[in-house]
Amino acid sequence: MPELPEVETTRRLLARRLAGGRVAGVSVRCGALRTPVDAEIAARLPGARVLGVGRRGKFLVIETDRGGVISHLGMSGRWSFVPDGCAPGKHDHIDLHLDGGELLRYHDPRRFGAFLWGGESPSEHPSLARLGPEPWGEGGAEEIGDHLWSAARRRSAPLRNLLLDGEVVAGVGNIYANEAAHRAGIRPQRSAGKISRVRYRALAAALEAVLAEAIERGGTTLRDYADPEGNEGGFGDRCLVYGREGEPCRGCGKRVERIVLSARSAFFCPRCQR
DNA sequence: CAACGGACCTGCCTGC
DNA sequence: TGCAGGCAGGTCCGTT
Repeated sequence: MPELPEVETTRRLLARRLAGGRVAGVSVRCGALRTPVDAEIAARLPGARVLGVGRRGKFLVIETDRGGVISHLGMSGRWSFVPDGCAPGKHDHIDLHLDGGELLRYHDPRRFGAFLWGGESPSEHPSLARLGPEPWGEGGAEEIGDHLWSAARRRSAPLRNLLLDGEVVAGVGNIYANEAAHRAGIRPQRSAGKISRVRYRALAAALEAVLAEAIERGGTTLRDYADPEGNEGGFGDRCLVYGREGEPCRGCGKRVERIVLSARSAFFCPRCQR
């Protein structure tokens, strides 16, 4: 489900409502996420004051005066603010009891998410330490474009796969990888190592633009994503290729095609993308 | 190294 | 109506 824009939308709401408050308690009803919920969390988090909420790629980092907690939403994870006493439903695995008497509840049907203790320096946690740069840097699209181009040397895998590799660039998932390739006029199946530096710069600019627009609209809801206040993302109808197999390209009218790369769908317009 | 398939889970949609 | 099969926003591991 959630890629960078959905995670960033979640981060902003969590930051707004958690910062400065305390976590009074933690209830873990089902700790069997993709990696088991860290026991350290229930031991250390109660009583902690929240300093802020950060994000690295698709990972959220709740920073407290006792250390950081890392949350990943996997494919179907979601945090929601609910009133205290609200009965947990199916797949409501974790509750954080907030000092204002509210609950922050984690729901995740597929249980591909993660909830990990990040300690004093969460950025050194194994799940964050090896992540590539965020898709935009201080040097702008040119710098990220050059970085992608360097990372692509001697790589024959499809461009779409390069973009999904979190060690190359953090936070890009299947929707936005496909959308960025479309905007840049590059086919997702093109061998990453055979694309010019100039085209990588255009791709990086497209990536930055599509992510910024998606964040502005609160992300994309394909089926079940919602932010912590229950709002769905509004970017879905801005997608130009993702999920649009057989529908006309909004640029040229040619039918959008779907292919499978490494067992995951990729979408492109055969006329606009080469 | 890089690339690929499979594993981890549940739910929803389609077609028979 | 039921059931099988395919598909889904993401990582991580083992094998070639």
